[in-house]
Amino acid sequence: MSEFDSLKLENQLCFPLYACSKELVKHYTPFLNKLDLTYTQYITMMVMWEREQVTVKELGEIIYLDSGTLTPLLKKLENKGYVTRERNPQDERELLVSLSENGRALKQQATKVPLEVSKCVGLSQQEAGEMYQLLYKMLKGFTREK
Amino acid sequence: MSEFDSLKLENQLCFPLYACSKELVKHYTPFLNKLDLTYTQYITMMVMWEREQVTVKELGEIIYLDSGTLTPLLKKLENKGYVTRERNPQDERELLVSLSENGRALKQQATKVPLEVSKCVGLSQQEAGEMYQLLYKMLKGFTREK
DNA sequence: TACAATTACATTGTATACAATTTATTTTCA
DNA sequence: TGAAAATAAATTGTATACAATGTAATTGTA
Repeated sequence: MSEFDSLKLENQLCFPLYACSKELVKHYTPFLNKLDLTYTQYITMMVMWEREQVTVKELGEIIYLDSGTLTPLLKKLENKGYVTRERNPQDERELLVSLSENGRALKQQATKVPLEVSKCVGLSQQEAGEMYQLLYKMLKGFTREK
Repeated sequence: MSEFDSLKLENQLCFPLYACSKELVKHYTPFLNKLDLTYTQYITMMVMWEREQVTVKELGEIIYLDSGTLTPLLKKLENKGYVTRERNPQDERELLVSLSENGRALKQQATKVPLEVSKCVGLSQQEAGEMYQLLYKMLKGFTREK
C-alpha cells in the first residue's frame, strides 16, 4: 500500500461517478434527439412538466444549475416554443418560466424515454434502488454544508 | 401510479448521478486550484502518474473522452509543463503523451487531495464501497454494448 | 425615508464534452 | 504494389458548466 495509491483512478469514487454520468447521458441522446432536446434541456423540461411554472432561482436549486447555464438554455427552450419567459410583476427581479402548450404536448412523447434508457443499464431493479439511495444520501450531504 | 411517473426527476437514476457527479467535482475545485489543474486535467494527470506514457487513444479509452476534448486539454497541460507531446516515430498517426519532471513532482502535492475531498462525502466506508461496485458494474454494462 | 445591503438574473470568460468532418498515416487486399 | 479501407488526431460547431462580475429591483435599517 503506497502513499500514492489514493491517487489511482480505480481508488477514487469521483471517477466512476463522473464517467458513469457521462455515459448514461450519452445513452439518452438518440432518444432526446427525436424530441429536439439536449440532456440538460430534458431535465429542465422534467421540472416544467411537474411544476408548470418556476422562477430561474427555484429551477436552479432543483437541478443544481446557476443562471449562467440556465439563462441561455431557457432562451433556447423558449425559441423551440416549449416554455415562455416573463418577469414577475410582483417582483421584477424574478423571471417566471412557464410551460407552453407545445411543451405540455412534448410530455406525451417523452414518457417512453426513461424505460428505453433503463434497458441499457445493466443493473437489476434492486441494484438500481441501492444506487439511488446512495446517490441521494451523498447529494444531501453536499447541500447540508452550505 | 400515473403513466407520467417515470418522467419525474425523483424517479430517474440519471438525475442524481448527473447532479452528484457535478457536485463532487465542485468539491475538488478549491484543492485543484492550488495545483493549477481543472478536474478533467486532474484525472488526466492521474493516468499519467500511473502510466508515464500513453497515446491519446489509450488515454481516451481510460477516461472516456475523445480527441475533441483531449487535444486542447493536452496542449494546456503541455503549456503548464506537466506533459510533453510527440508523434510516435513508429506510427506517425499516434501522439505520445509523456509525463514531464514537473508533472511527476506534482504528484507529491496531489496525494492529499482525495483524502480531503472524501471528508466532504457523507458516506461511510462501506457505503462508498457499495456505490463503487455499482458504478463499475454499470460502466462495464455500457462498454459491453459497443 | 434615503441609502446600503441583498437578491435575482444576465453577461463575460474559460474549460470542457461530443458529434461530425477533415487530414495524415498505415494497413489491407484485389 | 497501389488504390481503397481503416485508423489516429485535429478541427469545427454547438451546448453546457461555472466562477466572477455587472445590473436592476427590492429590502432592511439607521
